This record gives sequence, structure tokens and C-alpha cells, in this order.
Amino acid sequence: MSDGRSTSAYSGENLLFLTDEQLRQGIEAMFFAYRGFTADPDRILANMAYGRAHHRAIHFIHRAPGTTVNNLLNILGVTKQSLNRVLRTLVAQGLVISKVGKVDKRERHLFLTDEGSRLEQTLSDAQRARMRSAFRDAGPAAVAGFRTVLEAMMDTEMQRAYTRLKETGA
Amino acid sequence: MSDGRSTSAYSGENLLFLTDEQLRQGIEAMFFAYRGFTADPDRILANMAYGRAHHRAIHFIHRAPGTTVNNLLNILGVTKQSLNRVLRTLVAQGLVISKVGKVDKRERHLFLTDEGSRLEQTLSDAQRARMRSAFRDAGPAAVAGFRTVLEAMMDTEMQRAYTRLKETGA
DNA sequence: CAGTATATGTCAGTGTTGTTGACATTCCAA
DNA sequence: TTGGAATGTCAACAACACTGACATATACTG
Repeated sequence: MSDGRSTSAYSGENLLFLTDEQLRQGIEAMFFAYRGFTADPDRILANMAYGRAHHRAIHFIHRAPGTTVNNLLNILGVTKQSLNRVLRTLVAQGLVISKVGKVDKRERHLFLTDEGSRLEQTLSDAQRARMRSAFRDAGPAAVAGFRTVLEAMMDTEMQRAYTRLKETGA
Repeated sequence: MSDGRSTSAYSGENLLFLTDEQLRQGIEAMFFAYRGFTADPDRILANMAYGRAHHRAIHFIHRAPGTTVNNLLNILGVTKQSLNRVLRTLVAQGLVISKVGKVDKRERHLFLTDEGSRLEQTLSDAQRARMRSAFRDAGPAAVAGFRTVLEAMMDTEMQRAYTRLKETGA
């Protein structure tokens, strides 16, 4: 049920792209590409006291300024304790400020400071540069396919979160 | 230099797919999709004493039976101490055996035991199922684009490793 | 053969990121 | 006013990565 081409290969149409061999290549491509994807920001952050978790928090705070902790929690998919550790250091270092909500004072709204924005800029410039180069090499048709497959690969809740973000930005 | 559509949008041709907004969507898609990508094996492994690192080792040993430790080290991109911790437990639990090399006795060649193969099967079945469903939903053209972009996103050494593996399997 | 290089394994320490569990505070809403 | 939601904090722990140092066996080279 998983060696060779058991999955497909008959059925008249061209379903060769569903061969187990093709699927495995897709899996390995995903593994190697994700390493490249995170390599540049990781390199930058290695010299500071921050890591990938800080990058993610900064990215989504930049993306949706004023977002609440709970909101961020759902997007990032980690526990509040885990996120809180990260946020605490970012606030302590003056990269993020957390303001008590006006309508609901239990909520904390998160914003980047100028220094936080500068770091965000540096990190996303590096990541965008790689993405841009990959997109340019691959061409628009490949990029469209890339995004179609990625969206199909997400969990449904993540797909919703992603779509919401996408619409927010356009 | 990074807000709006500074990157492209003129130049006559359709370079809209290189807009900063598009790049950011690509970045976020990668982030969410990778979570889906690892979710199923992670869930399975959570109930055992193993984690993602064990999965990776098992995958590539299955992929290239008899591979050496050094080889695996380069593919996985971790330190030997890190890999060794994982291999030690896998060997101790009887999922992997390590044989002294015949031509070079310094080398250890790694193989999955029957039990190791069973676990590999379980894990990759789960991962392949998701990949298959994503591929089927997206269609062959999108899949081709997906792989093109991923390859362009890898570091050059990883691209080489990936290509080598790809050719080994076909 | 002597010396150097390679492949592997191991010990000890450290850092980041994730997890549970427990508990306090604040505040909205029924 | 009471219950529950949102947030924060403390403590303990585990997985997985890192560095540095050292040991052993083997292979290669002059």
C-alpha cells in the first residue's frame, strides 16, 4: 500500500503526479525548502538573544498591529505560556509594547516600537529576498501552483486564519 | 523599500506575483503549510518516546539503506552530537541497526529493522495521505509549480542533496 | 613505521522553544 | 453578585538544537 506506484498510474488520465515516488519527492522538497526558508532570519537572530519564535511574534504583530494576545495565540498555535515568555522578553527589550484594551481592559493590544519595526524590517527583507528570487526563477505559473498546493496542505483552521490574513492585506 | 508594491508592478510585463504583498502571502503560506505538513507524524510520535528528529532520521535511513552516519549528518544538517542522541535511542529500541563498514571499518552503515520499517510506514503513510490529498486537490500543473518554487528556495547544497536523492529514487 | 586525518561516539554544559499544572488578577455579563 | 473569560506568572520538565573537549579505531601518507 505504499511502495512503487500503487497509488495511481492507471485510470487513463495522467495521474503520475500522485505516485508514491512523487509524493515522497514532494515531502523531501518541503523539508529542504523549509530549511532554506528559515535560514536567513535564523542567521540574523543567532547573534541576538532571539530565536524563531520571536521572529514569528514580530511578524504577526507587524502584520496586524493592535492584535490581542489571544489572537496571536491562535495564529501561532502555541500555548499562552510559551508565547508569554517570548512577549515578555520583547516587551522588556523595548521591541513591543502592550496596551490595555479600551473597550475590554482584560485584553492587551500589541504593537511594535520603532526598534521592533526596524528588526521586523531586517528579518523580512532577508526572507523576502529569498522568496523573491525563488518566485522570479520559477515564474508566475509555478508561483500560483505553489500557493495552491500549500493552501491545500494546511489544516482547515489554519486555512481560515491564512485566508483572513490574506484578505486583510490586499 | 518594502511596503506597498515597490518591488515590481511596472515594467510592462505581468510581474504582479513579485509584489511585496504577494511575497508576504507566500511566506505566510509556507509557515502555515509546514505546520500541516508535520502535524500528522507529530501526533503519532507524541504518544511514543520519539519526536520529529527521530522521524527525519528514520525517513532518510529508509530512503537510503546502508547510509553512513556522516552522510545522514550532511542531509539533516545537524551536529553529530545531536544526531547521535537520536540514533542511540533508535538503536537501543531496536528500530535501527548500525553495521561496521566492510571496505572502511570506521564507517557505520545504518539500516531499519522490521520494527523500524513498520514505524516508518506508519509515519510516512500519514504524511503521504495529506500530501496526496493536497496534490489531488491542486492538480498536476500546480504540483509542478509547487516543486519548482520549493527547489528554487533551497540552499544550493541542499538542492544538490535533494537532486541526488531524487535521482536515487526514480 | 610515524604522523596525520577521518569517522564515529560520548560527556558535560547551555539555550530556545515547546509542554502541563497551578494559581492570581481583572473585568464583563447574566 | 457570582461565574466565566482573558491575561499573566511561577515552576517543572522535555525535545532538540548548539559548543567544546576528549576517546577510539581506522585509514592514508610520507
